[in-house]
Amino acid sequence: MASETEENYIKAIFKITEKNQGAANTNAIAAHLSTSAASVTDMLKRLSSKDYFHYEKYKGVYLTSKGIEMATQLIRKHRLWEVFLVDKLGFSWDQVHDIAEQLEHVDSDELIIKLDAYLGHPKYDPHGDPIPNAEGKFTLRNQVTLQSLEKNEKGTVVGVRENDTPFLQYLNHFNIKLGTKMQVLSHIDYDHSMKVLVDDTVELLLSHKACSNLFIKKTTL
Amino acid sequence: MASETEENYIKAIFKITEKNQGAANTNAIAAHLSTSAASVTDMLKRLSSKDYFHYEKYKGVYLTSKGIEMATQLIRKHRLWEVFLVDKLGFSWDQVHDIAEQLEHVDSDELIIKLDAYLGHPKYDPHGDPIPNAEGKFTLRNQVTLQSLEKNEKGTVVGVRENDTPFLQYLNHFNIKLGTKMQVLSHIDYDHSMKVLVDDTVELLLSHKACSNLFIKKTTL
DNA sequence: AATGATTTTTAGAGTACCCTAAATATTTAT
DNA sequence: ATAAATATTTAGGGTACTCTAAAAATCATT
Ligand SMILES: [Mn+2]
Ligand SMILES: [Mn+2]
Ligand SMILES: [Mn+2]
Ligand SMILES: [Mn+2]
Repeated sequence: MASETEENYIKAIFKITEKNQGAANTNAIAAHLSTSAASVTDMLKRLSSKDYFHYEKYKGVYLTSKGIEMATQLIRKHRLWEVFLVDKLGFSWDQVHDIAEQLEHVDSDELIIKLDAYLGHPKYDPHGDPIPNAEGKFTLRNQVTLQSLEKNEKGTVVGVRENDTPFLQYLNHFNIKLGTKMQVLSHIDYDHSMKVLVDDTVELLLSHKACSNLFIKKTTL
Repeated sequence: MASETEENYIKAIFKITEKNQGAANTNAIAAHLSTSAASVTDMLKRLSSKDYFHYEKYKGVYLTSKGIEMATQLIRKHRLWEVFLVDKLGFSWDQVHDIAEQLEHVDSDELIIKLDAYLGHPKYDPHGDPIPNAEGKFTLRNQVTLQSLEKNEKGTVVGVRENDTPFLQYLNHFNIKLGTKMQVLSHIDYDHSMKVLVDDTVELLLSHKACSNLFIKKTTL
């Protein structure tokens, strides 16, 4: 069985390669895990016998299918636990990540099977991220950033790009959550901020940063 | 924060001193944690600066109030998770211990507060063991072993002394669980086994070993 | 009180993971 | 193409936890 540390390395490599399209390099892994580059090199060398990834000196690392399988199952567990924490225990979406980081390492196949059933086989987590099924398949969705919508276009919030606490709390403050309706009133050229109509009632001015991090499913009329 | 290993040591010391009335000795701790006596001595020496327990060479170890507090909270977490696994996820009582051993180390006060509320503030776990409340108080109960009942006395199963899988599965096999009604039909002198009437319907012959490990709340007529 | 059995500690060493500082390889800018 | 900047690896070492074998202390028996 893989140690918690090993699991965190594999997951980090998966997330970095997913975002970067290409091998995960040492510094990126170090940053992701808040550790030193030297520790990463050390770990990659020790782990490379275990067939989770291909590692070539100075060229970074990418996962084998065994590594992808492991990362996917960890993400599945992480997101299922987040659903549990929000839907059943009543946490808000900005409070669950760190707890799920711990829960995802609990080792029991039966536990995840039963948890998944108990939650009703959810397809998305509280941040709108897809939950891979037991076979590792993600349910993808048509989504675009709020920023990319044209004037007068409408849609519904279905996810957030980054789920860091400050951003989620910023959204809480404006009462924006998954399912919130959005209509673009105007783009402000000066700073790329946007005027939007929220839930058909409230007019808001949202920054470029916020609009680029909000995922919307367009309403097609 | 205490490491998972440290937590397991403190919990082991608590359980041993609770059972033995007196200091926990090295071999007992080693047996409880499936490790070597040498490792235990080493660990006790390293940990003794942290004020969880008093350690005197060759004389064993006993917890300080800080150590007792920590052990109690771990037991609280363990037992609450067991209730969750049985009541919500549908595990049977012989399947939950190992999973709860992992879950008890997840670190979040808010999580336990919310889990406890979600479960309805249970007082007992699936094995009939009392769950300490947030202040560490156990709800004790009048209970005796089935073995100690006299002929014709009646009662209800409220707990098991040891909750090892084989014993629990043995009880499953006879359909004996918490709440099962028991009436003593006779004590067999030869091997101290007992004839009992289960749930007013089934007659069973139970071994001395089983009867000494079943806790009963007597029905007072 | 002495002897033997048992328990505990010490000695010495190994693995997993982490660090800083220095060396080296790679990339970028001139 | 060379120099400078950046990324990565190596060198050397540290902590937490583990082990076996041997030494020492305690306990039990006579
Ligand atoms: Mn998360
Ligand atoms: Mn999430
Ligand atoms: Mn248990
Ligand atoms: Mn229990």
